[in-house]
Amino acid sequence: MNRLEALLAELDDDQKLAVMHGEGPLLVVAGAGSGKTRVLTYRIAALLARGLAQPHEILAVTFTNKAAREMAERVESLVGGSLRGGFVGTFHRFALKLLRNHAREAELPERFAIADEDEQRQILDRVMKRLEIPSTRLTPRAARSRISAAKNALLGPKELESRARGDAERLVAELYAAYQDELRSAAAVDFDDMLLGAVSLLEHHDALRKSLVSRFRWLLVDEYQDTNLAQARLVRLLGGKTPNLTAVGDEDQSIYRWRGAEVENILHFEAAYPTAHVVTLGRNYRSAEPILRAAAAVIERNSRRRPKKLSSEVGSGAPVTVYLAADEADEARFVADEIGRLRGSVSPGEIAVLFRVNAQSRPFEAEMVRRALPYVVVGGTRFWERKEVRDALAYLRLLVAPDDVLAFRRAIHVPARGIGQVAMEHLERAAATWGVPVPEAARRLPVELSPRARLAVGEFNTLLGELRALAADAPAAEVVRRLLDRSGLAAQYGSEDEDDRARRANLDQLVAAAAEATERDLDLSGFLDEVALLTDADVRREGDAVQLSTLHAAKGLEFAAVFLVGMEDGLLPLRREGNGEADEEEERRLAYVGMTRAQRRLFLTFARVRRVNGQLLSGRPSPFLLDVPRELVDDRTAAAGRDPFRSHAPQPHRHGARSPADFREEHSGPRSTDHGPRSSSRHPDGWRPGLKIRHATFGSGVILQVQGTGAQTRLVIFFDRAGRKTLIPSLAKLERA
DNA sequence: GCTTGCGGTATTTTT
DNA sequence: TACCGCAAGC
Repeated sequence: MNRLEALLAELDDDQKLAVMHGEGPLLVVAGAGSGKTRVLTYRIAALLARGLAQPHEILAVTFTNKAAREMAERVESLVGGSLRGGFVGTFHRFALKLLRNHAREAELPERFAIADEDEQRQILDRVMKRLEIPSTRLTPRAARSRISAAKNALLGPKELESRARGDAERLVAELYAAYQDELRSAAAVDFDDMLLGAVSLLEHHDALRKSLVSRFRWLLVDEYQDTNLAQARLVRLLGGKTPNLTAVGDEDQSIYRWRGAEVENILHFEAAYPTAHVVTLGRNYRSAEPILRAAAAVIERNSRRRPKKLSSEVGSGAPVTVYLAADEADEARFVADEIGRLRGSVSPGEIAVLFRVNAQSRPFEAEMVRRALPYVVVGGTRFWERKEVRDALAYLRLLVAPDDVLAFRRAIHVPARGIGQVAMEHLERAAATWGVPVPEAARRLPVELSPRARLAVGEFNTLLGELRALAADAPAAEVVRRLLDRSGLAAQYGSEDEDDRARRANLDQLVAAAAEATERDLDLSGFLDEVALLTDADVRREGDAVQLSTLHAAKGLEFAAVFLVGMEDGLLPLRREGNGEADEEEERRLAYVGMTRAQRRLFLTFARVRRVNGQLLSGRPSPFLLDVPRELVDDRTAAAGRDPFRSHAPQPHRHGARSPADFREEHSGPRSTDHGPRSSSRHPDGWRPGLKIRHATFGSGVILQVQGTGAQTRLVIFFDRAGRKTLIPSLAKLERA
């Protein structure tokens, strides 16, 4: 019993209750920072230690690959080995595995492809053109998300149609049906289909379901508040009659409603599983008292939640700092000032600047660059969605599945090989006539093709054949390398400009990823499946740098100091047309998630005036900000003669308001710029005044002055667009122009 | 088939 | 304001 005792010794009473729960459904309501991952992993370890479960009986699902990996690692180190035969992974990975293993029962083609968001839109585009639906009525983008919402809610095209009210909804239903046909004929499934497919597979194949139910006796689901109907149904099916289901979550942190998440899944857990035990983890091990109380004051106003109380185990701490900025630039300056002040005691990696929308990151980036503070922007353009990467992946997909139509349509055009619209139409028509997939039609070289197109298509076929032969026995990385070389994909990006270099680096990274997959015994198709389910979140996380991130991307993380910026009415409760009350609750949860990321310091800022999409918005403070009890607040604005709690009653028009420039003047005291030693010409790294350079944010400029050497090097640069800046070349990505 | 310029459009984004 | 996608020209 030793091992078990050791495990329990590290848990508080509530955590122990959850970990030691035996059979039957269990809901763990895990408030922010209450040790939810710990409970999940220790519970698995305890089940094994107590002999209640065998490793292969464990099925643990999460939403992100990252969370899954973390869970797997922690369990491994607890039990001293991997869960052989068990499954720890994402919902989608589990579903995909199921569908691949049972493609026939699921009525899917043997090597079905996975259509990503981009391909979904392309399909919709085709469908809409064919049905002659003007994009003024509905954009492919909007259609995609409507269809996705339907799928998340387990509705097929027919169900959607029967529920449709009004022409607009009927149109979506019609498109849905056509989209589904098109997907089917392209032998592809989309992300949502994976879940739907898994659900319908289990619903229609009793024997299979029973075998899974008896095999995976122990189910554990993380972030249950984010499950959609399809996921909840899948869990229900896998649980069988007497589910040993552990659901862990916190309705206060449900922030993916727009993506189909149903808070009701967790709120009504006991209704769905009447025999469920509920354990509430009420001790917070992350945040200092004032932070927790401030966050509680915000979330308490929500109605769709279980009332609960979190107590801080960290103890007292600094009050929450509030600052009203003149505009977004001033806000960024304030944040950078404070970061500078914190740096004595907190390393950059422990600091986060969190905002509602990605577009808010700009001023912060600019300010960080100016101050030479190391930072990373989380998110942005994602690796796997980059053009060059997706082009290469399209080829790889064709090697594994020669009739992958979506991949074919993409690959045949890159690099350009003289096959245009006319040639493509011939191929599509020939395919339709012969009743074969387009790639097969291409292999047969229809006579309609012009001699030139014929040659080009022929060469494309030869290339694929050659690579396919190679793929049969060479490791994935080797295949990728040869592909990049032979296809001319790599050669497209031969120049030395910043763009091409970045693209080449991305392609190198793809080769590296393939090599790494081979090490894990994945073949090419396994690699592709993995890549299809991978996101940027899985590659990131490097260096000791301040994180600039959206609130969504910050979920699950914690930082010593958090700046929650842009707390304005309309921005943090983000409002746009058609945003109802229900969304206000979600926005509140978002603010709550942001606040509870903080361990020791929390800063809330908002800007009096803000430029959004080129338009000047006058900001009123977020109602969430006003919910924070004043006794918890250290108001820095008051020191500057303004009071965010008083002087900003709603002002529909800015009549009589001072101009942004006034605020700026009032706020920007003398700012020292050039510190650091000066050095004369000839710099070891080759920097010299007069040299023309390029910067990702500031554009092109010329070096005025070079200061210091090595890590201390600072360059004073005059940018054409952005004016004079002082930069550290090792941090700011500079390119000689 | 590739480049250039214009206009429309703008959240969040675990897979 | 900034980007992206599309349509017209080379």
